[in-house]
Amino acid sequence: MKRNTKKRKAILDVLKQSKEALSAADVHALVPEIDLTTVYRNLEYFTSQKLIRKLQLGGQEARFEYQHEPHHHAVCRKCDQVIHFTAQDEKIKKLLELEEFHIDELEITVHGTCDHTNL
Amino acid sequence: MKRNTKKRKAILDVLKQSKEALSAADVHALVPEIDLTTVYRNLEYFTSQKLIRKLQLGGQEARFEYQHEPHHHAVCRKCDQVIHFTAQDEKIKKLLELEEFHIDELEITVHGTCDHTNL
DNA sequence: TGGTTAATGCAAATAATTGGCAATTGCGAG
DNA sequence: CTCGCAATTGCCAATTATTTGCATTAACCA
Repeated sequence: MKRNTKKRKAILDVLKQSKEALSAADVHALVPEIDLTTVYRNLEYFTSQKLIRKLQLGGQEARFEYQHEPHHHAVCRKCDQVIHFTAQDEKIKKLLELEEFHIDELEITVHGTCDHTNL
Repeated sequence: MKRNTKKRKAILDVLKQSKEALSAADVHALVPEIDLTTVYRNLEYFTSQKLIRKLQLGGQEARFEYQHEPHHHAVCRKCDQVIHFTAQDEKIKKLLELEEFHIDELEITVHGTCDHTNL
């Protein structure tokens, strides 16, 4: 039986309020009173519950973000900034010539340069 | 000035001949006479030269694959198999509502279940 | 209120990757 | 063809990210 602890809630709140995806270390820095191990455990837990998404966006560490609305990620290879964007997912799914595979989740990552840093 | 060593070539050959993306450890297992550190260094080198692609497909370790033709990845969450597929990239790029970003590379990862293991 | 059981903290273990440095080797100059 | 220097490699230790074991604490239902 799962329990509703205040630490668990605090970790989820941190992600809810963050604009960007955070690493476990980031979360721990924001709530230092919660042990890093506990942060990891809860991040995995929330991921399994699909309350948050776990992302591997380049760096070596995983990052986690609260599921506000579904969206995709554009990673700027110059400034490493991650931009969120939406797309017509259903239309795209149809364009994918994918046989013998059932798509649960469309996750698009594009790499390029954002105009800001594009000198 | 870069040099053409036989170990460097051996590492690239391993990737060229592999159907799947390999981790550094995988490569090292296939050419055990080459030190793992050297494997890492060359994989990074080839990646910077865009001869291979570095992927983070879920697991904790990076995987590398030779750039045969451009393609995308479908990861089965049941059997962890990675299926390659192609798509009409230009059409999809237009569907992405991406402002202020120049797409160099479209990289689509879909998560779902492949029919084989879909009991 | 109390007990059971999940959740937490702490320390130590793994796993993946990186860095330092001395020994080796490729390759162009002579 | 040989020499010499810089690139490359191996080995070992250091980081970094994440996980595991276990004793302690705290949630939640009877």
